Amino acid sequence: MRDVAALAGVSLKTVSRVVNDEAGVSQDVRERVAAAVSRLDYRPNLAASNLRRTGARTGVVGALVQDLSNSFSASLLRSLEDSARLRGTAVLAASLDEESDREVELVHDLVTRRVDGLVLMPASERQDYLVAELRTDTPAVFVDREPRGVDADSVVVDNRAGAALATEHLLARGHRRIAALVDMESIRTASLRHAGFTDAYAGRHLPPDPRLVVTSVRSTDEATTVMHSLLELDDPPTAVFCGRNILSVGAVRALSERGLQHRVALVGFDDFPLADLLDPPLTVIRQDVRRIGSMVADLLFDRIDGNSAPPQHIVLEPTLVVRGSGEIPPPG
Amino acid sequence: MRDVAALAGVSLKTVSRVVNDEAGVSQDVRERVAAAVSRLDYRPNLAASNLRRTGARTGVVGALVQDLSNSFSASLLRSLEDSARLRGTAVLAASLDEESDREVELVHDLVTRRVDGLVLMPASERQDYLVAELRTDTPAVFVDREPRGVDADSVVVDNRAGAALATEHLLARGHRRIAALVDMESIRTASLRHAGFTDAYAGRHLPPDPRLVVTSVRSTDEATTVMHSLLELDDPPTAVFCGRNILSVGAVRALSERGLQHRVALVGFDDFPLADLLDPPLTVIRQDVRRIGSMVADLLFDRIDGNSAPPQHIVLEPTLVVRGSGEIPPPG
DNA sequence: CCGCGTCGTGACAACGTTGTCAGGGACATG
DNA sequence: CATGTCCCTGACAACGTTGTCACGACGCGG
Repeated sequence: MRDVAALAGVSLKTVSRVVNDEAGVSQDVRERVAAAVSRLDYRPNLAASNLRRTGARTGVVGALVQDLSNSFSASLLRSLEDSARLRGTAVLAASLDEESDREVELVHDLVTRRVDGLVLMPASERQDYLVAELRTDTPAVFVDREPRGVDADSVVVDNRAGAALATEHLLARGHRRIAALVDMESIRTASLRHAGFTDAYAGRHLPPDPRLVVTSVRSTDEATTVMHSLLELDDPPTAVFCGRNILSVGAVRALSERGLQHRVALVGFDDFPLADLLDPPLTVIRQDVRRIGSMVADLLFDRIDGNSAPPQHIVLEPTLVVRGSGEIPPPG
Repeated sequence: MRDVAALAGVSLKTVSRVVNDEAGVSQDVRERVAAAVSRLDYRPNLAASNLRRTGARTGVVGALVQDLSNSFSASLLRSLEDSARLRGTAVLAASLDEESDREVELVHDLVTRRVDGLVLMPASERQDYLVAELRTDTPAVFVDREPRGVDADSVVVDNRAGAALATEHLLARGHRRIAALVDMESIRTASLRHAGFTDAYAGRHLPPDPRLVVTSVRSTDEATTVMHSLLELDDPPTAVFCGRNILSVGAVRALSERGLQHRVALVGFDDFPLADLLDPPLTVIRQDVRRIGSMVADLLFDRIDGNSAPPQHIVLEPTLVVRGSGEIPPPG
């Protein structure tokens, strides 16, 4: 900047004025400075500018998701990115892999980096630690999972109702032996989906078979293994509800390996690319990811703009997408 | 920091020393400062610190990819993130959607933000503009597509050889009427894959049917449409080569809609999740995305650490993954 | 008891900006 | 011609941090 000022024969402050498009600079000075700027390829130092300006913004928001390479997280991030771009904001993204230590660490890091806001798909069970972090008044919006131990905006789907919808869909077709594969109970979405499964049985005054309900299924491969062992029972399930997209994939794989994909019904929670091209096409509970992303962005930027109303907790209803796998009738 | 110094009864500089773990501070002063830091919940201002330090790093790298929600870009980003995390670096990610204007704009933005390095999957045909940007000596590493008009490290797969491999696989099984669906010729990877397709025919001294070669296929939906029209020809293709994962999906959809998925052979470029669960499972050319990501990271951080050797251009060989769709014989 | 090196500490300037305020010139008014 | 007003411009301090250097206390050998 000093060089630009020297070249244009003006003071530092005048360069600053031109660069920031402030009023009160004569036309010819403005042009001289602009010429010097482009000749020297000058770039303002954002860090210094933020330092000086009072309450300036860094133009960066942080997004902590479950796993960047998972289609749900990736789509969410993409949707967030689009909204952020419109506001001249960039997105720092990181994966948590359900590790709450990493969450605490990364949140701390992002707050220290002075991000303007935080989008959080928490891995931890409680986020009490956030109270201290957010004293720096960095707004945070939760997505996919509601906050606990701290109050903040959130956008989630009604996981319990969605799981119940899926299960009822199978019950209505006459299935009585329905297996359920869900992730660790400590993950809020997983336990809610488990609860929804139970709700649907309760709604018909029927008891689920506890041996068919497997929790703590963490990966696609585990889902495959679990599904194989369920199918080897003397009295195997005639249908299966999968609590997460990667588990549906694992279950489908096990069914295919046994040639049972047209015999055992399956409804999965979360849609994913190509679910409609599987054989049979997969019936799923779908969340509108792009809508979730844009609502999250709206809430977040509203906070960044200073809105300090009480936190909002938005709950979206997921929908059942009927494609074939969930409509396979029970044998006999 | 001033408050911390006051509370601990020391000078600013001493607080700085403790925070940065510098030598030359007595044990009890160190403890007093540490106590004050945690009591006041003090966070060093990274921006100010970077401003003062000579040649300091922001601990952020930028990654510009094609589309964050595309599984290839997402996996690449994830792999990059893992490497970056080990180096205490965060990743700013953005999607280009093949728009070169956006690329120029975002690169400028990232350089202005003083990122430590840049990972670029370029949308533009030439990157001459980078020469000016990189005068600020921000290192850049190209991925998936080699640089043109500027010299920089790159990691790509041998697109031409991969496409030839796919095509030859079909030719070897007796197919003579092979369709090819590729993206815009202006995208380097697309034109190379197209060239590979031609190479394979040339290798057998056979001419491809130009009516079966469709370029500028941009989306899954377009691929579906194109595939349908090809199948309606009097002399339809008996096999198809798809130049990109999303095009394979579109082609599979068209084949499924016509019940031809077991009659027409298909080999796609780029693997994707669930390709093995389709009916029939998809034969593809696979790039090792995680390996690419980690090589890119290694090159980039090496540059950030000051290596100024001539740029390296790493070319990885893709592999053919045989799963079924590519082994369907021609009729008769 | 003196000189010297070592160790812990602090004062000060500087990083690249911008907010504040004051100065000087042009012009209009009385 | 004195005075007031407006417009443009620049000097200076400050944002939060760290590199440099200097200072005083201490211990040691002569």
